[in-house]
Amino acid sequence: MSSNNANRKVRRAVKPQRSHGKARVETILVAAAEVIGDKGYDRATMAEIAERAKSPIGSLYRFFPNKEILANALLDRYAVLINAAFDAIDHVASDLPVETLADTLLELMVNLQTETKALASVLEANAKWTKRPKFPELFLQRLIKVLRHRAPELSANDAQNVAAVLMHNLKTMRAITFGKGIATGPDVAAELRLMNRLYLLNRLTPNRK
Amino acid sequence: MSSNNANRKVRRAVKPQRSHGKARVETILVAAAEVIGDKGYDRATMAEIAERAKSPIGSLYRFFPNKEILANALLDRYAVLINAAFDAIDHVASDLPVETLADTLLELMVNLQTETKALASVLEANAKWTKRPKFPELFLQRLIKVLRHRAPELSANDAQNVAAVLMHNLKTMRAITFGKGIATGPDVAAELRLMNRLYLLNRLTPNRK
Amino acid sequence: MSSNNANRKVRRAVKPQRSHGKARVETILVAAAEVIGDKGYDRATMAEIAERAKSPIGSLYRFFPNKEILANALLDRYAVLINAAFDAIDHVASDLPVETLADTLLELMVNLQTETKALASVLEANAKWTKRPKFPELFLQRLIKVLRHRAPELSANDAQNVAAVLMHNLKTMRAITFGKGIATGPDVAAELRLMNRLYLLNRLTPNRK
Amino acid sequence: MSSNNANRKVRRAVKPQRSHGKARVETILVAAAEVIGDKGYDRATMAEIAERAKSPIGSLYRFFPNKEILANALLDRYAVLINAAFDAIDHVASDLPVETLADTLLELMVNLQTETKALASVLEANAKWTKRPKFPELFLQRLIKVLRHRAPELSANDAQNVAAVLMHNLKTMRAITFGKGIATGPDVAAELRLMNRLYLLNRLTPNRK
DNA sequence: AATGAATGAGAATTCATTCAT
DNA sequence: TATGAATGAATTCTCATTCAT
Repeated sequence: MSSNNANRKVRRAVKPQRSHGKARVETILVAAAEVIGDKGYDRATMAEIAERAKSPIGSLYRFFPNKEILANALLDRYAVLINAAFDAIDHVASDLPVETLADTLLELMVNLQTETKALASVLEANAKWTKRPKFPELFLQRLIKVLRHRAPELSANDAQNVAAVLMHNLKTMRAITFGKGIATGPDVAAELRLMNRLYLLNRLTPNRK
Repeated sequence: MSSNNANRKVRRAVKPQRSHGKARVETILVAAAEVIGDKGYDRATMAEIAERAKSPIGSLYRFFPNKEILANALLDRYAVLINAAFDAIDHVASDLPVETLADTLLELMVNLQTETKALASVLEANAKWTKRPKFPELFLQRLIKVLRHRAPELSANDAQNVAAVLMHNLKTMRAITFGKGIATGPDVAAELRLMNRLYLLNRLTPNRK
Repeated sequence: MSSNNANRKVRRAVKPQRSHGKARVETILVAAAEVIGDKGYDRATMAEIAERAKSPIGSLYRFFPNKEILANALLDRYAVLINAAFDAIDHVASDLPVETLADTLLELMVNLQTETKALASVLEANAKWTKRPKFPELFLQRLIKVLRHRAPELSANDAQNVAAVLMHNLKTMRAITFGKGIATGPDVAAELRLMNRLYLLNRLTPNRK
Repeated sequence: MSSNNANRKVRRAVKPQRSHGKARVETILVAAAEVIGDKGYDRATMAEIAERAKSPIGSLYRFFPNKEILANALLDRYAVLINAAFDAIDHVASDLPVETLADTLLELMVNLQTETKALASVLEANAKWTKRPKFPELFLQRLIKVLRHRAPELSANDAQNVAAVLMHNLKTMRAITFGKGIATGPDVAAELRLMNRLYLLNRLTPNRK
């Protein structure tokens, strides 16, 4: 809302030395996720986040020098979870039937969402000003990796494009599962699952089509 | 001056009397679409919208008594275009092959976007406070209508769910076509088109499955 | 940012923690009394009050979250003084000749005015929107108490009505003493004192009438 | 609320030439009295006054070039009524018993109020910035005239001071009769009447005291 | 002359960020 | 070092007044 994005030293989230600090940072991130998830990035105030975290606002600023850095920390935290989830999938990807793989990938974001529920909204809010979209990049790379693992015959280009569509499907899945409005709910999720399966079957199965 | 939330007339966007005014309103709407599309609803300021429209702030408020009403006007304007687009499709829907219908629907939002460029982003911004999600509802209803027209054997429930997935595909198509980040571009759009075709073929063709 | 009238905490004047803050609040209150007393509630701007108090506008809002709360704080502050003044009178009321009591009461508001100069004007300004007229009520109750103390034979009803007239006399006394226009000045005050004495003598002395 | 009181040509309310215009002006004044009486001078908007008068805002400004002039016109209109009321009293003043005269004067403002109910609030609102307090002056002069008529032995000075107190009593009467808050109502009015009688009896009856 | 749309200075209020303690 | 009070730029919205039609 204010300004001063320019001529400011490059700053990052401070990594706390003491274990006490780590817990504090974790609490703040959880609080931030909740408040931002609830109100959206712009309407979430640093004061409310601090209050929800039962942390003095001064401490909050100690660890996260400004709101943007806090939001980015949220993303980083999310990235860790994503990597872990993909790591788990990587191990079994080649043994899974395509349909199962399709379903598994689709559920991935939902499962993450369950853990870090409100995080997602940060993404959209941030998308408007974040300079480096490293987060979607990571996501895409991990999807490409899974695809090439499962279907080595897929060209690099195809893998990239299929992964992109997949990524959008995951986003859609999240919206369908956690969204409040119209076009949500379990029945719609089932439809999406069907579409996703049809698509991956077509693209990952050599002799079809 | 102060509060007086009670006993205040219901406020709507004013329809300009003078012919000059109509152009002015149009200019404001375009400016609002651009600024909101660019910065998002919360970060878009009425002052910037006014400036972009080369309109004094007072005039802006004359036509749109507050920011929310302005955003709703944007939505209404978009709704008109959507209805027109669907009307055009309705006429030819039953004669089209499923694949063509699938592609046509998918392009719909892209075509709209071309005309009312940044409008779409208002939707998400608004989602946070809009009481009645009449806009997505409209979209969904029109999709259902097309589907039932083309595949009368589809149950009401199925039509609703398929339409929901379709709607998400349209959104995705918009993101892919106009998005700036990763996972965008013509190749990805082609993939999405493929998926969308596979899905509709499966759901709208009676004896397959 | 926008509305959110619901689910918002009840807002009150903040009590400053730091010792410096207490002086600041006092300064603001004095400045507010002066500016509001001078210009009236509506024409007094928060910016001018802040400036007069040599306080940044943000600080003003820190202590008094909005204009209405500031005005109420002014009233509360005044109420404390009034109570103290009446307490002092209560102790001697029964021993005073009626004429002296009459004069003493009449001077009360003038004395208060001397200390909290422009406070009074807030009352009228506030009359327009204050929900609970607790302040005049307090005044009236204290007057009733004095009257019944001094003349126990007065019925509750009579005491209430006499007190009401007395209260108006006090207001008049203030206007005469501090007013700028016509019908003010010491000679007029002397006349008012006479009238007030005549009236109380008539109402509080048992066997006259 | 805005400014520009300085360096502006001296302007007055335009006197309409046509009879149609006179009716229009009257309507506007009535509307202004109602709206200002209802909301207070500052919160009353020119637009609402125009609307209530069913007069285009442009017309309103034609007759009353700004808000202050409109308010002054309201006062002038009131003055005419006051003069008429005093004229009526002047004719009978010398024949009336003091008590009756006292009551008659006290009712005067109430009677006026009945006709131009909301006018009163303009006085206070205007008192803050009106340069020439000609209105209270008129009132006072007419009261002095009545007093000297009825009690020629009263010194000029005494007449002035008694009239001043009387004037305040009239104001009080108005507040008691039309006020909404505490210390109002018919019983309080009866008490005020008593006080007023006692006072005038004392001051206007030669051999008492 | 009459009208009411257009204007923009000014008012209240918020909140990210700083810094005295 | 930790805290939370203090700050002021930025934002939304109003309304007296003007002036094109």
